[in-house]
Amino acid sequence: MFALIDGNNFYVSCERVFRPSLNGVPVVVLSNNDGCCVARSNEAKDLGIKMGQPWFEVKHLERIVGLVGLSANFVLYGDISDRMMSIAAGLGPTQEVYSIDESFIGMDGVRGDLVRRARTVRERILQWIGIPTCVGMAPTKTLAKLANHVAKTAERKPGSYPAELAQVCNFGALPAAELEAVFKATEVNEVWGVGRRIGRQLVDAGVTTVWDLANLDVAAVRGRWGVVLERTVRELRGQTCIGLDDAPEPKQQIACTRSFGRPVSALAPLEQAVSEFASRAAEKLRSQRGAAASVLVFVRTSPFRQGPQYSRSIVVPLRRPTADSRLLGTAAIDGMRAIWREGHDFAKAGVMLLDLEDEDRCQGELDLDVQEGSSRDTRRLMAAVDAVNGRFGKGMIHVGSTGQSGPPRAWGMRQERRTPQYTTQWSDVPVARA
DNA sequence: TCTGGGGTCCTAGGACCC
DNA sequence: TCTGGGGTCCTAGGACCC
Repeated sequence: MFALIDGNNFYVSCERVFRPSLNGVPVVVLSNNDGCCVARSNEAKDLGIKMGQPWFEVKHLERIVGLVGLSANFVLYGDISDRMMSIAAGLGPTQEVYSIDESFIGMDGVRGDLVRRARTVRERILQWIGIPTCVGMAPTKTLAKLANHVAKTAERKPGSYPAELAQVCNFGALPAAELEAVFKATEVNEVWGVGRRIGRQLVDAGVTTVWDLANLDVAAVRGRWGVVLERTVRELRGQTCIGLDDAPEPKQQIACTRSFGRPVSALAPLEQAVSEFASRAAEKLRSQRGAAASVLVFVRTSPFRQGPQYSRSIVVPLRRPTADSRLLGTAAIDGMRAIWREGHDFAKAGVMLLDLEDEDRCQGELDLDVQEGSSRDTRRLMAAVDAVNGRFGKGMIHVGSTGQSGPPRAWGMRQERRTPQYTTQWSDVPVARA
């Protein structure tokens, strides 16, 4: 048995904790550069605003209906997420934190009334943190996701599903006839693992509801769509194919990519950008005690603009695996010099660290390298950088690879919102509900 | 004018080997 | 003249997720 608990309209709910005046108002939280809507309040959803919709397309609603667009504050959301997850863990013996706003809970061995238990946990999260949540429970993860969808939709759109399924929905306690009715009332593209493309193909084949999908022949599904969708179908029938991942492996690749606030064509600001991207990626790398053996750099024009498009990437191999910001930054700059071309308006660039290894496995080699300084000194320097940035905010200092480091504004990107005071004052004392 | 960022998994096809 | 077939590894690209 699995539970899926997630925060409703999570980023918007986080903002409302500190600005209660936003309750009842249509609110969206915007991505980097205030580009797209990445979270919407119920009121904003009711206005027809889509996930990922460009802000310029809906900005006029500010004047007309009082829509509020907020720049994202990911440091804040991360802190609130941590607290929410630790309370959610009380639901059952094992937990997989699946994303910033949702976690699966393994419910095996939990006795008693599961719905009551889930209601208690979500009440606690609402009272202590101020975040409204929904819980779905079922014998497989795919079904738990679906139950969670039902719990949210029953609350947001009364009449769509039986009212008693709102907020907490346990498929395991539902009679077969009711479960069938729910499956038949739910569109196939709501299923976890059915995206835009496969959803369209399914509908074209006459498979429009969850009920239709669950009753397809598994061999036929495998033949036409592959093993991934086959697993989904089996999970919809209650057969566990996807287990709980409560001890995730270290990441296999680490990326830092950004769109620019305005087009950039010159080489120098692009070098500076990828140098900082490499530095940020290296921080993440060190936090999982890893080392990268190669660096991928890419740059591209905007696919939304007319005119000649240019998009290139290059993989720069390193002499040996490292987590040193300076070496990774130098490699990123080398890569950018190799792929940059004169005369283009670039819209985005990025750095990805690839072929990651465990730090300890390359330690011996590093120690032999006198040219690049001892690995102990390097590690102390990097630890100091990480400590300062942890204390005063991400990107506060950054080890240069070009000797001409400057503020990120030089390449036209709006600064991310930071709340260092908030993170340092944030203790284990529960916050009163706003 | 203005269009996010960071991941995972699977598959097909080419290179290479025996 | 006539030139196999199977296995493995790697990579690029597609699809999905939030």
